[in-house]
Amino acid sequence: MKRKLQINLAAQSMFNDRGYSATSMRDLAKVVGIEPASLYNHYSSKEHILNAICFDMAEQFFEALNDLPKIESPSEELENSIRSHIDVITKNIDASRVFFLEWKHLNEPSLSEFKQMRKSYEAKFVSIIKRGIKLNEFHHIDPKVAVFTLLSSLNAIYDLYKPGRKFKTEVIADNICHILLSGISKIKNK
Amino acid sequence: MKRKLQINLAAQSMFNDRGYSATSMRDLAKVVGIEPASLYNHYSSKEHILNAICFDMAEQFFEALNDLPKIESPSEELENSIRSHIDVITKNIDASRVFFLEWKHLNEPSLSEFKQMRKSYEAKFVSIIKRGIKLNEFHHIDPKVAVFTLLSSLNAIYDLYKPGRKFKTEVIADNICHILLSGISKIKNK
DNA sequence: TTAATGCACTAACGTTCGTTAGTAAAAATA
DNA sequence: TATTTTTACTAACGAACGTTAGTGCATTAA
Repeated sequence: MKRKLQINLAAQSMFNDRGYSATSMRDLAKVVGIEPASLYNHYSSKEHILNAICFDMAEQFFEALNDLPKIESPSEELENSIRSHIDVITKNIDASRVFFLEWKHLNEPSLSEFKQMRKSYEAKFVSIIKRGIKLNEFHHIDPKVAVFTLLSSLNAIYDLYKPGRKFKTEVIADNICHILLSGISKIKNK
Repeated sequence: MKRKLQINLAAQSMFNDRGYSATSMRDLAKVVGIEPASLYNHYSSKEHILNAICFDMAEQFFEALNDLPKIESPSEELENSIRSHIDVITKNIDASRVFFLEWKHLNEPSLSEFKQMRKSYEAKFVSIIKRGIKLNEFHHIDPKVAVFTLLSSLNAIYDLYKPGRKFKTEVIADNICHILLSGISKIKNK
């Protein structure tokens, strides 16, 4: 089972660097240190590797969110959710990038299943924001726009965290939380 | 010259939908309605098409930023810059996606040149934020983290704007500006 | 009107792709 | 110890890839 993990990790890194389509099974095999045909003893196809990476990450995002304590204040609940999300990303920096960008190379029926999972994950955030607006804790923004803004901005983590690793995880998390929750400017906007 | 534009536009859409590597010259030719070999009467290679798309977009982003009036208040300058950026994206929804995601398939020396341009574009935002912090208009956030958060969140526009086209450009722009500048929460965070 | 250019075509090249078949050695199981 | 399973290998398959060569027609320039 060590080989399978090895292949998975190498694929994470390579799918992320070059993209799924630009990564060949021959390249992957070379990095792992085996012959291309040997990969098929562990995964039945290239797409199954992508499948494993994407759905593993989906599971992790969901679990992290579900493990959070129930909290009344939407503000705090949102912060917890954002931090949980950031936590999963920073602990799976390559895989989460694949999850975000390469999922479109999945085939049916996995593709539909994946889209469905993403949708319900986003829905959890949307409902927090809706509640926050109702309770007058949040500004009157469009919940969907807010969630998309929020989730995509978290992709920034990759650029900040991976290349030079100049930033500490907590610093990034604190800053992003602050920007999204309190904004950049102190001055009343609009 | 009409054919060349036609090819360029089809490539924008296809590179965006399937990714650069997963788009074949044969597929592209089929969409344009000509034979694969005929593409080479207009572009000397597949990569030259990607080149054209990426550098055209870079130019547009730069021009839009440079055309902005000089303004003292960093808050206003930042808002103008964000809106200019959003404007360029919404007017080139496919191309800007290619610009953001597929540039890594460029080869040297274009790749280095491209990275350099992105860097100096980001630097413009960083300097606005630094100035805002110095003038006490902005919170004490890390300028680089702020810029990356900001720019990546603008990718959200694609997901919101393209698929169903349910949102109006201005609504999206207003909401994103608001979130980034004033934050989501009204309650003091941290 | 003639020459030059632009743009499409057919045909094919060498390469790389994901994957399979068949085999042998090593590891796990009985 | 005997047997089954796992995992690696070599070799090769057909398909798809980016691209080139060579040709002819249509438009433009002289």
